[in-house]
Amino acid sequence: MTVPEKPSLEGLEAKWRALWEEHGTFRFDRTKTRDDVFAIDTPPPTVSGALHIGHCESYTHKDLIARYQRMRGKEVFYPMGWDDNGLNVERRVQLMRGVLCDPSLPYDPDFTPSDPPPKRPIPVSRPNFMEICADVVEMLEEKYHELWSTIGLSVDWTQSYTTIGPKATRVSQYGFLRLLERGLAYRAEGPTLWDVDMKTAVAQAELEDRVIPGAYHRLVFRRPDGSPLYIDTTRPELLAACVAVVAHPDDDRYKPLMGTQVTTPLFGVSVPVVAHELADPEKGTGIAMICTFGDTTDVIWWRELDLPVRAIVEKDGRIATLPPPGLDSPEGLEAYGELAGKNMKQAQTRIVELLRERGGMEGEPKPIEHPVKFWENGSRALEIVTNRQWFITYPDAETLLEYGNNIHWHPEFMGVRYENWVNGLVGDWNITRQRFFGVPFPIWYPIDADGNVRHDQLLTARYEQLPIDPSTDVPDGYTQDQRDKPGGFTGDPDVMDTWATSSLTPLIASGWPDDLDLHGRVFPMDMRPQSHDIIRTWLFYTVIRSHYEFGTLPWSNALISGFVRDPDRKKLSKSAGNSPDDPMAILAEYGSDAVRYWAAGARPGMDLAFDRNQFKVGRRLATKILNASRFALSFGEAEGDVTDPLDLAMLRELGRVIDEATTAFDDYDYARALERTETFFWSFCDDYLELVKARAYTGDASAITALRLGLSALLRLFAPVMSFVTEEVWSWWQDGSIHRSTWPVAAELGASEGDPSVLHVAAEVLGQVRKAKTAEKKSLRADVESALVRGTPEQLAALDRARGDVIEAGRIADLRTEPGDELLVDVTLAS
RNA sequence: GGGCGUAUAGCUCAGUUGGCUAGAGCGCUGCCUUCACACGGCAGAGGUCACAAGUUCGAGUCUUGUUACGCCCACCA
Repeated sequence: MTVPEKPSLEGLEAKWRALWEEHGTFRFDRTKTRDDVFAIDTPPPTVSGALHIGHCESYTHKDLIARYQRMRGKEVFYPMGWDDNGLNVERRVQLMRGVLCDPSLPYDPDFTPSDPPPKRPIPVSRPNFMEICADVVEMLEEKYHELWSTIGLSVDWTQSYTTIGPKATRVSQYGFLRLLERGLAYRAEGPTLWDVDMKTAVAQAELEDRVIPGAYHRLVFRRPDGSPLYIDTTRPELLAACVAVVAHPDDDRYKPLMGTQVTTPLFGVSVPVVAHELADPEKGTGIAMICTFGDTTDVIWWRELDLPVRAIVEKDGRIATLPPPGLDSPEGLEAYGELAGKNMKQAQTRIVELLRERGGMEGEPKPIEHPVKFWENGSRALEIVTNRQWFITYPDAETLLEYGNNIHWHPEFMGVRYENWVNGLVGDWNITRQRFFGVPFPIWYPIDADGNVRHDQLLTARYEQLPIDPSTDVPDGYTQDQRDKPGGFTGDPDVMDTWATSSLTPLIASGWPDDLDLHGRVFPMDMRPQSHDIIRTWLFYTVIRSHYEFGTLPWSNALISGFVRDPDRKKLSKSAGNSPDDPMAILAEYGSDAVRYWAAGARPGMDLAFDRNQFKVGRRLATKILNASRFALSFGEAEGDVTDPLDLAMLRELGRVIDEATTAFDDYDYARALERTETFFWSFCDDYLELVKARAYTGDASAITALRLGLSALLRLFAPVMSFVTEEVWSWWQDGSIHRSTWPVAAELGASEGDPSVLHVAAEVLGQVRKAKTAEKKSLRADVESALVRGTPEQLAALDRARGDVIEAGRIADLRTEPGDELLVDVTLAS
């Protein structure tokens, strides 16, 4: 334990990460009980690409709280997860390895992806695809781990979990079966939002609107009397799927038509005219065609008006080969034949030609811009197809809103997002994905003697069997050779939505249901940190799952981070082409503490600008901590209490800072805690150290003890943010890790009687003396012949108590005072 | 269309129940070197607190409206 001659920031990250790991500094002590634990439901980052500086920011926020709570005496349960299942990984693997999954292919044990990947992806079997995914994921996770330890996340790495591994699969399947048992999960056929490129269903939470160009086409329907009825549509290609036309019940123009039948152009199909509130008299001609299904409004009309289905869109996004029921005229069939098999774009082009030729369209298409639903990661507008899907029932809105009210949101206004979402819910939660790299449903179906799959008869796995894969495992009472045979069975082909698994992170991490001992020590958890864009998914779904399993909130606090933005206020992202350097390069250049410092400047929920300047400032602070500490410790130790008024003043002031920082941290306001600490620290260096050093050089016990008391508290105040440099300094003169030391309290400084004005006045006088020297272009070490201080009696009294230190620090030969209204110093420099 | 948030020096941001002669850091300008730190120290210049009304003895701070930007939600014919 020695203070180095030339302290340096170089290499601190590598040194301390290794030592923390070696000493198990952040290892969770599972003998602790719930009351002594602070449990964090860490967001498992999606393992599908490269981490950027925005991740560093938000994960640092979580770590600030973790380190603070640990120093407050809590045993912090801080696991790390990897979200490595789902579509994002599949797409990533497709790009990186040039393969795509074709479940119809047999497993090829000798297949290895070519490097570099081929331009056109090679189809591989599902087991091959899974292997490659697992491989890529492992590689990416190692890179993530490297970054997280470099930035100093105080995670207990022995508690890591994934969302695709056997443990997560078991918990997901177990949770699913428990819901199924209680009727809270169910299977239903119905209209499903469908991405035609990825060929999978998507949930409401994954939608986004994009405004794209379209055009109104004015179609000519025929009224019963043969006169034209004009209907505007942006999707003429769905005309064959038209099951009715709809107008507002109060719309006088169309009231006479209600209940009658009109005829579609081109196909000559007779459809009813119906009334519904959602029909907007202002839009188009005020009457709309209802197709199964063009958009979500169609779904509402279809459901509420009890209309038939005339589906024509296939899952590959093409017009079905066979015409829908009800389309049977020879001309209609002929026209339909022109469209069958075409994609939407081709079909639209063709049908417009046909309509034109046959007088089914009035005028030219009128270009417009309109919002259309996309899957958030998709490139083509969603279609709606009918399909069999698994759903989880939502609890009623009142229950959900009450949970939302009971979460402590940081910042508070983020709770509104949750409310908005709950109030806008439609239908139930579709958890089915027609994909491969995910958690399979633990379900098989019997096949009857005629070869029909009996979807109405579930064969469920037993809890003890989990995890299972129905495509390789066999249900009780059957043998492998009965798979996909009449009289045999078949596995459910789909996998769960990734959210169906990640909504269980507090349970996966806590060991449920196999390690109920651990679970009881950490659940419900204390903090869910995450960004605001996934309140409607991750946060919301986690609340639901916890409600169904335990009837409680999964955690009490939600810490919401903002985004990192580039200087133009754009969201930082690789795809936008404005992503700055690789975070590892930034960490190497400025040091981890500097990046942590920058991150800590963003209050919860606020966006943060990517600003190299702040990295520099953080780096400077780290250096200053190093040097000031070295200086403060250079006077050695001394026997004796703090008695000097200036020292007491400094400690008293520091005590106030401790109180403020503690209050702020308790409220998750790490930014304020840092700001107060930092402000005090600079004045500690610039004023107090300057004032006290002469006395300290003489071995004055009060000065030396105060310096060490102050430094100890300051280092601990900085420790959550400046984790590496404070640990380094701590190791010079203290035992154990600073991160396992006790958060400071004002009382430990023993300066409750101190008078801060002594320090303030002394600093102000010293400041004015410096100013005079600067004005004269003299060195700050220049001698002062005389200084005359004017001030109020209180100020002069305060100055008197620090007189010796002021004289030494200012090199003042003759310090005199006289009464005045405000503090003013006349300085005469020695010639 | 509904909602939330933000708007303070060139830049990044503080400003907690209304008292501010509006602050910090960076940047800029000038000065001081190496006795903790030049990855340093001291100082200086720099602001109609987005705009407009209102409440008040007093408004950056409260109310209302407007504008700009960001985000969330929305039934998109």
